[in-house]
Amino acid sequence: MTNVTNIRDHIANSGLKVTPQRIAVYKALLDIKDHPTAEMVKQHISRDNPSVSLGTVYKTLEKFEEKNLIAKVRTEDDVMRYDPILDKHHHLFCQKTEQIGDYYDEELNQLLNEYFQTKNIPNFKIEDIKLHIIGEFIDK
Amino acid sequence: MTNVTNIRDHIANSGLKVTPQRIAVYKALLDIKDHPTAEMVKQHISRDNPSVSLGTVYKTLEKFEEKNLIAKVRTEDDVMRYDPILDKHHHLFCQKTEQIGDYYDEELNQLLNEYFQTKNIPNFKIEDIKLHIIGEFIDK
DNA sequence: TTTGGTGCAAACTCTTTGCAGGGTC
DNA sequence: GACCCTGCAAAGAGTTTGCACCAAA
Repeated sequence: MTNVTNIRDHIANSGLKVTPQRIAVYKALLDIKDHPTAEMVKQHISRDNPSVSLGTVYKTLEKFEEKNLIAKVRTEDDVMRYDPILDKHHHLFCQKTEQIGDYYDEELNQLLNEYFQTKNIPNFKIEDIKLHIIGEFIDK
Repeated sequence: MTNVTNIRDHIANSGLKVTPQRIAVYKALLDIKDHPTAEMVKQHISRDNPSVSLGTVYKTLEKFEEKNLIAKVRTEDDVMRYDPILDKHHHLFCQKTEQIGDYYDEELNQLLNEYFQTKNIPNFKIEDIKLHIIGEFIDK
């Protein structure tokens, strides 16, 4: 899915026009992996596309989210970060490096589902549960 | 703990000077309950203390967090919200009203602890786990 | 009296918007 | 050719900062 043809299709299928900027932004999200900020996307892109403006990056990310190609990730500090992965997953937040990792765990999801099927929260209808797992990455 | 004498002590014990503004801010957090924004705190306060500036509210909240009297809560949109409750708890996010509720569940905490004692995440040391429970409040 | 807090306004950061020109389908 | 997208710069929201004055300990 990292190859350009697939990205083109991916964007086109969502009903958006395919432009070099959009391909570059999407590719950057996949390349960087660490849930980049808009600024990081612009930096990454600017090697090959120096003229892409930050405004366009924002607009593009906005459009992508609107079309469900990507998701926003809110962090403890004040910048929005973006995630090209839409499968249900949780996030690992490193307190030291600001790095954000993905955490997939179907067993855990199921455990939580079961838990909240019996124990239910008064006056609240659950749509989704996201774990914020806070700690730090260790070089093993 | 909502009475002023206790608030005075609470602030004083943290090493901060006790001022009318600080008492008002702390009281506002307890009164409003719904994890208010700085702006909401100012609104709430301004009934009795019309001259308190928004800047001071921010500085006060900042100091409080620094001294661990309150915690910041980050939401899906772009404003910081503040929480005077420091006991371990999770948050209920209402998609419709932006309301944020508290969710205490010691059984759940224990379940998660046990789960992550056996299943461990490669290269990551867990410090804390916060659930973001997303959905909506229902008038029963 | 000393130290730290307040109020105000200006500055800052991140993000959004308006608009004229240009590219995609 | 119609429509949508881009780049730029200006505006906007939320938050922080600098500084002179003032209040708490």
